[in-house]
Amino acid sequence: METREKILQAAAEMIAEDVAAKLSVRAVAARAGVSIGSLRFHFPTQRALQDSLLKRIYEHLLPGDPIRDRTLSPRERLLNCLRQVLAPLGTNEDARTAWGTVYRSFIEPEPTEPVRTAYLAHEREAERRVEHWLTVLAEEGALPPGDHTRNVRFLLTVLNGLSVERALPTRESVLIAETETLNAAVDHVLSTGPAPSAGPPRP
Amino acid sequence: METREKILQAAAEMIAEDVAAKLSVRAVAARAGVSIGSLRFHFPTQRALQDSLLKRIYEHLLPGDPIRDRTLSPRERLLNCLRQVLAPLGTNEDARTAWGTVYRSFIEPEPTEPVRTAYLAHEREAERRVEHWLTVLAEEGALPPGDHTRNVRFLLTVLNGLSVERALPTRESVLIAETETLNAAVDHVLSTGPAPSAGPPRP
DNA sequence: ACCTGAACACCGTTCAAGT
DNA sequence: ACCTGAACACCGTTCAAGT
Repeated sequence: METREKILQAAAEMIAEDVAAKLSVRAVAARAGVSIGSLRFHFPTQRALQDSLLKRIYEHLLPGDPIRDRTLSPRERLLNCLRQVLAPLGTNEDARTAWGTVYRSFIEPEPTEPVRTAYLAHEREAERRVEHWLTVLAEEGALPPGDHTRNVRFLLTVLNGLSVERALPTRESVLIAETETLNAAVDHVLSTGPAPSAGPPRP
Repeated sequence: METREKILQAAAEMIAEDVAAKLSVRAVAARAGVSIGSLRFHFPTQRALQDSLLKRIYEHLLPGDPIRDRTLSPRERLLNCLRQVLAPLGTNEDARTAWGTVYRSFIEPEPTEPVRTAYLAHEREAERRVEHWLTVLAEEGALPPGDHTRNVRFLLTVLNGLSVERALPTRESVLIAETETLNAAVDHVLSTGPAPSAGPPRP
């Protein structure tokens, strides 16, 4: 097996065994049976290794990319992409168990370093996905080019809010409220460009 | 000045100078002119130091009941109101236990009728609060009068997203990301109608 | 081109010892 | 009670040297 593959394989195993596994250079290199330097040759930074791994995992469990479907308007496409994030959550029953996993993995335990980095890896991958959508739409001129991080964070927060609301007890029509909120979020993103980030408030 | 105070002051300065400053034990201790051990005595972990700092910053920028304070622009007032919802959640530790309660009360158990009505009571109270703010602002002409339920739902979803993100493991810059997202949400709500009031430019 | 591992400059935390 | 700083066990990255 190729060295690069051995490394990714070893890292994947470690994550499979424990979501919060540390994935340090030395640990992964040892498990893969390669040297530190060799790992660095294939993955110039630890970040690069983690990104490659996460990308592979996510590619595996959700293909298809409605963002480039030119038969739909940009706002419809972005809407569909956001829906595609919420869809696998299912409705109440499934959403409840899904949030159970999230709660026990990342909220209940103390946010120790391994827990934290495990969660941040997921978060980064989610950001990467949303960023991809916005970049594609920006290429088409549907929204101004530049730094989208502000809008990415905004959309992810809305998605977090909607997904937790799926798990909470609902009134009759979640679907309508959800659609309206998604519409509002998409409207906002498509009607505003990237903006310079605000400076920190001073204590 | 007290040692604890010197440390917080030094950390605050470093963040003010550079949002992405590292805040390592040695860097903060050196800047504060205290020893590593002393810093550790007052802040048992680096995490504890960062949380104390964040808490202080939030306390500083939270005034009293803000919706009718005519000295501020409508958008600043709405922003402050939303912050006032998030503030009592506290950072990670408190937010985690708070979400623990929510999870065990309303997500983990089957959504039987008593569970459901108990949750909906909370939800209705939250809606009532947000609706009040929007009504006051509508009276001033800052946004069109009429039915605000769409905007209320939108804002509550954003608040849900932000509050769950407080309970999840965080990056360093929660405060900035949160502020930007709140800004985006408020922008959206206030731009859904005419009557743009001339307030000071936003940061 | 690929691989090695020692070395470097960091990190957060611990702890015996001081006042 | 508060403070000190050396020591410990890590970390990611670099790099001269090998094949």
